[in-house]
Amino acid sequence: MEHFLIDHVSNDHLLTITGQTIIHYNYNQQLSIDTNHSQNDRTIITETLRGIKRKSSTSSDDMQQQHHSSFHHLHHPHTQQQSSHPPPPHPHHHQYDTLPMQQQTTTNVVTLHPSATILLSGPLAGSNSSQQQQQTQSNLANYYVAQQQQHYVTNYHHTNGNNQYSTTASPTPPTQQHYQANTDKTTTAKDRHKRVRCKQCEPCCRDDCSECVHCKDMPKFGGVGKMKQCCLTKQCIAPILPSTASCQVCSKKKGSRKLSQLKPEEILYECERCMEIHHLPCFHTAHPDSSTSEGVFSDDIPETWLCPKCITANTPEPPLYKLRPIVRRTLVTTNKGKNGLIELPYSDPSQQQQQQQMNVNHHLLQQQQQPQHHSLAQPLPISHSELHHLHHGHLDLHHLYATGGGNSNPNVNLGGLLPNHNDLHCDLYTDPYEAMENEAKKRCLYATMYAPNGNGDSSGTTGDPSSSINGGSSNNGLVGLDDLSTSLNDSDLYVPQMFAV
DNA sequence: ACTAACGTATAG
DNA sequence: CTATACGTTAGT
Repeated sequence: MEHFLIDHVSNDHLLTITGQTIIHYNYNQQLSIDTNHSQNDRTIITETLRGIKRKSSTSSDDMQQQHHSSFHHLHHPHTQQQSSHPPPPHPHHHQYDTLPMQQQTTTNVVTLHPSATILLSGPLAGSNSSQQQQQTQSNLANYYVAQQQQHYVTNYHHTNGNNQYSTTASPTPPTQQHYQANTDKTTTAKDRHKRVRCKQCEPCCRDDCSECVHCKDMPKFGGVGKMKQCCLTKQCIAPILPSTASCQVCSKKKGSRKLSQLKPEEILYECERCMEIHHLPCFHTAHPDSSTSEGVFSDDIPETWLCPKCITANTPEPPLYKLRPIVRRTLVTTNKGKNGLIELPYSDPSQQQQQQQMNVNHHLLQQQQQPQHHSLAQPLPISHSELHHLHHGHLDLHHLYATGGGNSNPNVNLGGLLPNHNDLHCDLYTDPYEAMENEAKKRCLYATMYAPNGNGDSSGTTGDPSSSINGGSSNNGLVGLDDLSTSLNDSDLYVPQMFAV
């Protein structure tokens, strides 16, 4: 079947079909859409929207096994060396339980297109909720969570105005007030310049398409240069801290060295919540109390974590757009009147089926699939690594397409603005995902040295063997996000907001 | 000094 | 709500 038609309404009571193209559902809950296209063939879209992981690895573990986390969670690093307990081969592949959130329900809108593209608008800023979606069926390659904010609250984190990256160390743990209090309008863009393009990811390595609105605005393409934005096809998926970023404890700047050239203790981490930037040693020096909790590292976004302070304080999630302005801009600039919904290219389900099988135990295979150098014009299936990023809400223009374009490939277009990139090559490009994964591993290894509470167990949950796929995280000092609950009180519910970007 | 482009303001 | 504009910053 050429197109994946949603012609069956889920019996999920949380899911309400409002007409053929709109679904309202509570994203906090698990969403299941059963669609039968063709005859009895049943293609099931099971979208597990992760809520807060609580205790109890449930029996659904195997089902969740192939899912991914964008975070590492550090856990009881009493074994600083992991030699005796080798880390899991893919520590960021964690399993999750879908947990009903404690908050009030939130309604999202899912737009189902006849072309099998599923559009999701995620929770809005300040919804105080998180979501993580999981894909258990190949069809989900065709969906994407778009998160959109209506309002932008400036100055999410206080800065001292002198050093845009040296935030004033706040003696008090971040709280809701902490964030609201920092939303004064006195500071401007300069206070939020914290990310620059990595220049290594695949989009970064592309050439300007010369056809998108941003390119057309560029003087080199005959434009007047008013917009001053990068090419829509080149949106970085792994923005990094600029060289001028500095640790707010020691004030030392990151410098111009590449991340790979930095020693672990030299790597700066920006907290997703409080936006503070620290070296790990500096953090633990400055926040010995908070150190009783572990940080959670992003596997996907370089130099990003959730600091123990924010975890301990159960700091409310800041709006996503706060964290990744690039994403916000991307959402805005790429959604042609679609209310922030982003369309993914359609992939033939049968093809995906094949691909899915190829991807069984796929992570290893992923390295053979060489997702790089793929063409925009190539239809799905998208690679596993790409799924990984979609899964975590990365705004990869590779997968962002506006409707109605005149692109030669009906499945792939960005309002017809994206050129064919078949001929694009990037010698510099190495699989950023793999690289980031490796980085994440290193970070975790390193961070365990700093996470206090060696055998600690302040969480009182270490006892949980967490027998899960993480491979005995209790032994290697690392814990998957699914194990996060084991180190948090129920009141410390936490779910990392997906990074878009 | 120059280009690129981030983050935000604001016009439409 | 979206698209555009632009001050400002980052990198060269």
